[in-house]
Amino acid sequence: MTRYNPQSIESKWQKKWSDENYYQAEDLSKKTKYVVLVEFPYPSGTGIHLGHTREYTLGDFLARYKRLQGYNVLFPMGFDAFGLPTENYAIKHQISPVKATKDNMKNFEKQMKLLGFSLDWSRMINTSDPTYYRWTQWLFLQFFKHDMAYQKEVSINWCPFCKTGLANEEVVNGRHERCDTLVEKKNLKQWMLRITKYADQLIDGLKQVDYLDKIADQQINWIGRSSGAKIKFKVDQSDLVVEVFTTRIDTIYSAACLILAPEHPLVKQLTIPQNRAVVNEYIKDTQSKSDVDRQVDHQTKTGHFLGSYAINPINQKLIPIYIADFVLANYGTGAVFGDIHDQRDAEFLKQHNIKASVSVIPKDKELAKKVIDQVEIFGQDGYLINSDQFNGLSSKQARGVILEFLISQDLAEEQVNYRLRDWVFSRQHYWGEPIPIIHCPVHGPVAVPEKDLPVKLPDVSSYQPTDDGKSPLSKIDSFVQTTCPICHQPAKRETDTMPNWAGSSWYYLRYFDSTNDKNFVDPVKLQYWYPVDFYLGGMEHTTLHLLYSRFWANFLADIKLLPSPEPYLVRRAQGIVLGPDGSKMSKSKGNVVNPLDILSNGYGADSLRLAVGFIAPYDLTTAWNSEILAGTYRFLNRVWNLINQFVTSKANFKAEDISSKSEERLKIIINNMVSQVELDLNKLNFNTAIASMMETLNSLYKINQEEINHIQLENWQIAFETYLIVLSVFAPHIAEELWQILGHDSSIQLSNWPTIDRKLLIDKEVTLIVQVNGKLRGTLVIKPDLDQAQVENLVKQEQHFKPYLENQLIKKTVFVVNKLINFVV
RNA sequence: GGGCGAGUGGCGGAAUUGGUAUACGCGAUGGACUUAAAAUCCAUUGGUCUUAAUAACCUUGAGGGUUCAAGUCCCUCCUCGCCCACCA
Repeated sequence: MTRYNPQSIESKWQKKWSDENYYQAEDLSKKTKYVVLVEFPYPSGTGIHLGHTREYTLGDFLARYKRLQGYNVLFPMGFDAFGLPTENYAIKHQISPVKATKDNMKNFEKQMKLLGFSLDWSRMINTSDPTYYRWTQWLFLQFFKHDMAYQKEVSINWCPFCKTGLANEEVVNGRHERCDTLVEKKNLKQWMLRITKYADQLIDGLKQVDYLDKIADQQINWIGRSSGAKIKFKVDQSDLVVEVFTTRIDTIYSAACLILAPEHPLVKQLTIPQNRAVVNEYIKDTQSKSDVDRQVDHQTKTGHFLGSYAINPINQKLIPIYIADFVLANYGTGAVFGDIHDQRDAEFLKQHNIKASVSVIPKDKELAKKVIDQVEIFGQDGYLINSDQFNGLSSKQARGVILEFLISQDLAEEQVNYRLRDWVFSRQHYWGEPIPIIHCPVHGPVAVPEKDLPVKLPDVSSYQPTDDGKSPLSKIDSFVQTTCPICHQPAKRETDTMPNWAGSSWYYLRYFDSTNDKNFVDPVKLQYWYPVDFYLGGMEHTTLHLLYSRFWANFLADIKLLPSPEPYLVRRAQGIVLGPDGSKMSKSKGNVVNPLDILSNGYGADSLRLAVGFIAPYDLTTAWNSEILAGTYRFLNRVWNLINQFVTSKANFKAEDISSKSEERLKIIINNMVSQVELDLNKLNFNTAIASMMETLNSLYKINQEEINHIQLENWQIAFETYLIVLSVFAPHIAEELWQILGHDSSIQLSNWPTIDRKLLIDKEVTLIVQVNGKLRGTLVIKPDLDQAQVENLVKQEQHFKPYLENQLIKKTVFVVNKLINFVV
């Protein structure tokens, strides 16, 4: 008998799968389609890591399972090649990003094949290829033509290390999420996409899809819809009006001042001459601070009195107007009323000695007293006091009534605000899609005509970013100088490029028709494949890529380029694989585990695949543990030995004493396994699916040892075949090899998922739990579906239970069919 | 500060959603095979408890409650993780 040698088996089958295009999905097939999407990687120089391995392995389990079930499965792969990581890698290694991308892509493809992923490589895409980004540019122009892309001078987040502007979503704790550099503010004219126009649809659309709750919640929170009111505060002795957004109009009687953001456009006019110097100083001060500096000290609320007063529209009281940097210019109206019922406002009032009164108190009397005495800040809903005719109303009631009252006098309107901002779509970098716009002195920004797409990235020797906020493309005259498509007069090309999120916002569509040069995707193929049935990715993309690509799909559906607005029917997120020490893998910590090292250590891809599936539930963040790998290897070895032993002893094998009981037992074991694995796979419980395969193997060993002579050869054969088909989802190489060893010429992958015999699932006998006073006193093996009286009789006859029940008064008996009987004595 | 989630053996983790807690794997211990080791196979493995049972009691972060029955439901508290955060 040969030893289990994963290396030779795996390379043999990988070559065959690749040569014979096993995983090429068929366009417009009569079979039902099923699209399994996993996030495509940046083709970084370091190659595939354990995180990719987990994500793609889980996707592969599903793809193989669905294929066996008879679906026409599309499981595609490509490369998200534009963006800073590739550019930084190319700069560091002094090669062109084009070459770096090409080399790295090859390496990735090779590595993914080594792991046995059933990917359709015929549809491979590369977002940095002109034949691809031509359509990214074309899609951008659709945004432009529908007034969804516009230019605006904005104070943007600027990464001084990467020398580029960033979207809000890319700034984490005031730092660039990629390089961890402190982000600065910079005023630049930028291209923006109107994602805010889709804020409501992006929230509402979540109802039509099946996303993990925490993913949907996170998107909803990120969009941050809050309903409230916009209130007009007239300025005393002036025609000016300051508008204020609030969700707590019920606290308006507590308004003790108005507070404007330093950037608020009315600040100048509201500042009286004698305060001008200090106020200007303060504004200058805040502008020089980064967001992080501004947030360093949440306790100290700096600010200045401007000198003017506003009139509270509800009671005509005069209240002073301040500026303070804790008020955000780009949320709501950039102004708030300061009141005692908001933690931050209350701190500001206290620190600037502004007198305030309480207008909402809790029901609890003791707590109410504390609130009135201003010992405690009360920020929740309660009941109104000091509020004229509104006294006694609940906060909720008051919000309706007060708003209506102010609306009737044209002093307020209903308003919904969003935390979401428009998407800053310009980057000042070389390695991205050029924005296909020409600036004409007469016609302004003009779309590049479709026939001139793609606007190709010029070949250059230096693509280092610049400090001045201009793209390196601006230095290349031959690129910049062009003519206006309308008037043919000299004009200049846009030199900003798109963010790395552009290509990935629609990449899944290109898989449906990856080589089309007439259209971004053929409508007929689109109709067949769209939308994606299952999408697996990282939690970290929830408010970036996932939100962006939903936005694109929503827009494209609106202009009839897509059949429906939601691109992904199901979204799940896999957990992160940490280093063996339980912290994030990083080179500096030296705790990086490389999947290819595992392969070359002799374990093989099948063991590794099982290990990443078995180690924990798929969505749990977990530390890598190489002992799991030893276990899954041992398991495969046991499968190998059992089946090989069967095959080699086949010739001399004689079932001497065939017993239908044994044969049925074998059938039941296999049947139960199929049923269990199927249930688990449908719920993505890969770890327990693998566990039940292991459990079944243990049973097979046992029955092989004890009852081998009672079972016919064919029935062993059938049992092993069924076992291998299920195993092929997880460990395809060894399954193929053993399938062949069992005597098959064709691939195991052309098999069908085993059908479950429902009759066999019904137990011939059940183990009943016998409790006395809720305590387990033993079990009883009985025929199924016996009623309470029959079971009671059986229990009373049993010697074992006598001591518990004799001389006891049974007060009550609880009975659950086929499950349990409980005597309360 | 807000939102979401978690806490089960020496370890990774199971538990059909209220019905035998600790499946499966790792590790450990003992045995078989071997000159020996590795590999493999067999057995044991939550605690009181060193041996035995169809024995008893205890055990799912802590405390209380509901129930015939709680890892699972409710209340209070503790700890940890993730996401967001001066968003009015």
